[in-house]
Amino acid sequence: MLQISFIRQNIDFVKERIQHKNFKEVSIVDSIVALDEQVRKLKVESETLQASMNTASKEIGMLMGKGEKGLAEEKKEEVSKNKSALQQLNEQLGAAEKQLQDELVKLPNLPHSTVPKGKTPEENEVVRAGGNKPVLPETAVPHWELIKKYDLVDFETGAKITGSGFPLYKGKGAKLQRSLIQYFLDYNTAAGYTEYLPPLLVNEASAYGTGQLPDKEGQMYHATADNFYMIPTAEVPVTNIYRDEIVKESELPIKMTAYTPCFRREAGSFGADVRGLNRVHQFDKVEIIQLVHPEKSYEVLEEMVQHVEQLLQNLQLPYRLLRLCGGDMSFASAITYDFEVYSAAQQKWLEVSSVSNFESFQSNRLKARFKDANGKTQLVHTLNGSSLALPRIVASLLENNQTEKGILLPEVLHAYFGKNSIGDL
RNA sequence: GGAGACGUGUCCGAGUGGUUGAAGGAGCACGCCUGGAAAGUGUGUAUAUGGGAAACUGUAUCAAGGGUUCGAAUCCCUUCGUCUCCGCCA
Repeated sequence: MLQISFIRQNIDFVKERIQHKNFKEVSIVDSIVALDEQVRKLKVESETLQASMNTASKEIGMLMGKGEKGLAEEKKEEVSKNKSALQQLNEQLGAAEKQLQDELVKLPNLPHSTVPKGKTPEENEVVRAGGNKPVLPETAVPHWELIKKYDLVDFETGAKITGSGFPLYKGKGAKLQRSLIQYFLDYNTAAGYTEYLPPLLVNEASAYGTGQLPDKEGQMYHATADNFYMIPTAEVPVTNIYRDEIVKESELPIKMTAYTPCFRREAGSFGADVRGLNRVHQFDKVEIIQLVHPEKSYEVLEEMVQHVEQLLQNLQLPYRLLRLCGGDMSFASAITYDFEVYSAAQQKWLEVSSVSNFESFQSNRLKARFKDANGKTQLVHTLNGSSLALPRIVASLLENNQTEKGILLPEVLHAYFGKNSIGDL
């Protein structure tokens, strides 16, 4: 959520930037400004009235203390008269505030000046690429075939237990998940991130805090009996650690990492996109999250991008780094970099990480703040990135490293996996 | 899930309708004292938001939300959380 004071002072700029994000309802900005003005006007009226009533009440208290009952009774009646007027004012004020809030949450974050123009994924900018695409033998097959061959994931039984898109990992497949998770966490903690293992269900306030609500309600599984939401990413519970908190400037940057399963309804997905591990309803992901000083957030963004990039290099996967165009970026993001790995048998680029700077958009909703050197409270900037999402990493590892006899694993995984390959190598 | 107790500022803790944003203490900050420190001592010490150039000032906040009242930390209702006992359970 953008700060109302900022919008108020930069109306034209806000209008210009949201269009860059392919946001059409520019008129919302005008209605926000109008509502804000109305709210403030009503507030002054209401508070002035309230103040006079408060003063009168105190006077009544003093009169009672002196035993001057008659005078006190007179005052009481006087104040009573104002009550309905105040109530009316407050109703108007409440309605206006709600309207303002409703409009405010519809407004996306403003894209950073370096975000490329564009509306579709095709217009994303390739920043750089790394690793080498493998040359596969004629007999190479996509990962869902390899999964069958080595009995790594049982999709059918997963569908029986729950539904399609809920993979049942098995044997070496399960162990590979565990190895990757542990490797990623170790890699992140070595870089100074503190490991968390958060709740996987969150309440409404948390879902709202990171912007999943009201925006992406349909994307989350909702446990209605208790009104909890299953997390679509660790970002939600972990970022909410600092909801309504004020930290000392010296505590920044706060670096956190967490492994969690992620649950996504992915309503409307179909076809080749959902084949095998390409898109599933439950998947494992290790996330990195930082809360930083506003002046440092772009520096930290670069640092996080490099951190993820190194991880992909360690896994020896061919990858490319994209700077997302305005239209393809998420609602809350000011700038987003995506990492994609090349899955050689499918001959497809698969998104495995998304690194974003939210600036103060999330922290404004969360009220995650710090006290600066002058003792003023300021919003922190929040950033997060996947390091990494597992299924597509697994897909790419399997496809790119397949041989006649088995699948070779990158060296960094050998110790975790307890073996250097899957199969009879 | 049932029964009971409770939820006050950074922390401890007083406060059952009237100048209480909240006694007292601790902590913290700054000053005095000291060769330096400790002790002692003085002052200050919430957040949000409106108005104001500023000094300053209005409003709200004693878990959250609602209600009663001229007036609520104090009374009532709902929700959430903590603790104790019982039940269930890994």
